[in-house]
Amino acid sequence: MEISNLDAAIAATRALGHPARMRTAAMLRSGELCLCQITEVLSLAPSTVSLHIKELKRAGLVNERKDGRWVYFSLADDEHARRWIEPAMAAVEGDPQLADDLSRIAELRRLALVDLCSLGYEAAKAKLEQQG
Amino acid sequence: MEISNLDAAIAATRALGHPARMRTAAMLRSGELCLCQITEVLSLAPSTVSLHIKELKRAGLVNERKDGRWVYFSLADDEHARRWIEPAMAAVEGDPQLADDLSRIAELRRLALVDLCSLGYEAAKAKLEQQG
DNA sequence: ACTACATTTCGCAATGTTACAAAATGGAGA
DNA sequence: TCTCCATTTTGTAACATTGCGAAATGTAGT
Repeated sequence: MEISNLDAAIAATRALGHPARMRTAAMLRSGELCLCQITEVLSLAPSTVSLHIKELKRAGLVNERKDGRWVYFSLADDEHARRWIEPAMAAVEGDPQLADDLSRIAELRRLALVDLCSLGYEAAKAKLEQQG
Repeated sequence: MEISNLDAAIAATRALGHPARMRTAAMLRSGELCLCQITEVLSLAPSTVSLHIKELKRAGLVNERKDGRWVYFSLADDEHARRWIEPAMAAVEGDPQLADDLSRIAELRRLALVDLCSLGYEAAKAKLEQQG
């Protein structure tokens, strides 16, 4: 089953053509993330975010790395992926929504995944501050 | 009513994320075209093609130039449009479907618009050959 | 084996997209 | 003014996407 250049290009543009997925791609530029981190920033149900990421993977823009219970997603780095991700990221450079997302991600990275995923952001943050 | 970088990027990627619209953009690289020429190549209803082009215009990727009864469409050439069209065209370089479209467009350009639009390709071609 | 839990898949409702035909729009020429 | 006709808009049906909650999957630790 061959995938033509046209089909691959359509898949990539469609994948980026949704705010949740464009924002996800932008977040992943800062490094790999697991589902619950992305879910927290997007404020969507985990099942919904999982489907969005599936679409990004299907388009060849995102890779996954499984580590026990967690799955870490990262931007693909081959020619096809770079061809689409670079102009997209250049185009959204400086967008306030994405800047917010990135600073949110920076906060989230300071929290233990096991707390963030199961307790949610507020509780995980409280726990971190309590423990020093 | 401001349009953010994110919204503009989503509009552009969504616009290119459909075969009819990606093919239209590729055809327009060879120069401006009117609706009936694009319709002939895509084999879709004129009303459908009109909507696809409207989407490309809305995304800022295509301009129009009215000349009497006809409307000529062309690729936009500003920073926003080039940012999306160039990688897209590089990505689909060499795709057989698009190569077919381009050679079809080259044929169509030899026909009088008034014949192609009202009579269709076969009849317009017959008329051209008859007249020399 | 059992429990806990991050992620995925499934079922379903709401919404958006895509296609066509038919009617409306508007410019060109009689 | 009247007709012709390229294009656009409208109405509508089929289909795809997006979202959620609930159930399923699979791994870690007890």
